[in-house]
Amino acid sequence: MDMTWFDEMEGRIPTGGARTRFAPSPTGYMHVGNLRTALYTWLIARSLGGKFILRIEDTDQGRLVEGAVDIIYKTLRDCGLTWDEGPDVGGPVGPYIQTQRRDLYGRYAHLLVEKGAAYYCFCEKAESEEDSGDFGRAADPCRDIPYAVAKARVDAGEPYVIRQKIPAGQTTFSDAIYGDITVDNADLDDQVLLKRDGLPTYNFANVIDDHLMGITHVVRGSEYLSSAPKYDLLYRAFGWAVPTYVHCSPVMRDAQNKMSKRHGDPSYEDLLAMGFLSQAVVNYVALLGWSPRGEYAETEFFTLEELVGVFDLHGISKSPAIFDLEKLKYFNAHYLRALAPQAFFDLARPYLEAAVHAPAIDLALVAPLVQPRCDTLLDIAPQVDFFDAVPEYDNELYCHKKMKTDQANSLEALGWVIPALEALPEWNFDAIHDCLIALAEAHELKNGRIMWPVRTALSGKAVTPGGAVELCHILGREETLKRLRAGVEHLS
RNA sequence: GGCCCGGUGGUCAAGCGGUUAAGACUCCGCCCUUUCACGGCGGCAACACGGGUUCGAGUCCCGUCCGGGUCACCA
Repeated sequence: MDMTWFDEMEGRIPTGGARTRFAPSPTGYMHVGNLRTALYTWLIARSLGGKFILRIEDTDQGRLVEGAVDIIYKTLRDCGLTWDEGPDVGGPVGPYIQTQRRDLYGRYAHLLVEKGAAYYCFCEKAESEEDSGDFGRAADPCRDIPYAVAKARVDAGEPYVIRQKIPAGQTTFSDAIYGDITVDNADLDDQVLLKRDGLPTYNFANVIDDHLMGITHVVRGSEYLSSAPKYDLLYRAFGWAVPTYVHCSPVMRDAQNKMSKRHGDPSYEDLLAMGFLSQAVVNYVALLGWSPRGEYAETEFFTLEELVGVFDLHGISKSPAIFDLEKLKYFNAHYLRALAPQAFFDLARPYLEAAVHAPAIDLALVAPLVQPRCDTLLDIAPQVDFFDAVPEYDNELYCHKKMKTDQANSLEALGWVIPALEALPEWNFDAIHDCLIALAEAHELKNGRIMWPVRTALSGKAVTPGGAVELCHILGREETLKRLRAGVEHLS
């Protein structure tokens, strides 16, 4: 075999700093678990001053989904997970799409056969589940076909797959999270490396690509923990340096099931549609399975940049974590509140416009009222529905024990308020506020005795964003007086 | 079933042989207050179980139980 290609490939491998890769399969949406893996992978690279590479693993042609790669780009960009090399930006070790690297895998697979660490297998592809055609545990008869004989059959055009030849003995590999793990090689099977169609299996393509791309930290889900020893054997058979493995436990929907689209669990895109902010999702997800050590052990709010500074892969947890929407809401509420008023207004505007149609309402005045009262952007609409029209309500609403209000004294209070507000020279927050407070003082009453009936008549709701003064101000004098009079009517 | 991994409040989690076993979410109470929310204060609530090792064990060892992963020409 002409080996100049090998030297050429090996010669291109980057050396130096840390290099990590996120290698999703383009299936159409981003799982929360995937996003977390991407985040940790990115964080390892950035915290070490290294490179983050994006590679698309599309060897399963049957599962390709149109537009899926764009969703990956968008999600990563949204979250701030910038990549240094990838299909769109290129890089020194491309191409970054597996199907475009097809012949590479074949060459390495054949090389492995020559090295005696793999063999050609001519067994029929099994049709049924039971007869998988997979002998495993070194029982495949093809394993012992002399190389020259097998090679002749291959050259003659006979269909084949290439299988890894697991040696006898034990294999110990090391994982940054789980430590050293030793397995008996008898428990490992001669997995297929190159499929009948010439494409590599995931396990093989991964090893080849990670090596050729100079990946130093292989970050992936813990479901690959059991195939890690086979990876190790592959690296060793090629004589390559073994990367640092970082296996991450899964994100669960409950104690026994992973989060999954199939169970109706939200993907990243779904969370955005549910009114969550990507910074909140990133912050929450970062802490779902990882925690900072030392002086930051009690800190929970981190920007991406701050995470880069404190991230340490040793803080990654071994056990699975259950995704808790309530806690995500807490983070989201925090980020929503932390927004500058204008920034919040920009975000909230579409939701406000969809809920409030009365042209006289200044949404810029409504926004700051709902800002501290939202867990998600979807919480806006139900709070502001009364601006368009007062809903049906019961006079019981006027009765509030703590405010010491009942229907009779509410009617009385509204009777005082209406002329006072009619006479107000200026219609602004302070003027309205002082006017109503003065009214309470004049009658030697608690503020609530005046405020509660007013707010009730204006909104018809027990709970509103903002109190009586805010509502008067936003509704405007005309609408305020109209609703107040309607309240009097309602109570009479 | 074999092999591998895991197991601290309902949830996320500190803890690395000696702590009154942190903190956060949720829930409850109180304060603030023109409702609610925000904010502040306080409270409920945990080392799966059994054996060792040790002066001393959530922390180390063994077993049990429970949970997960994996055993594809999917990734």
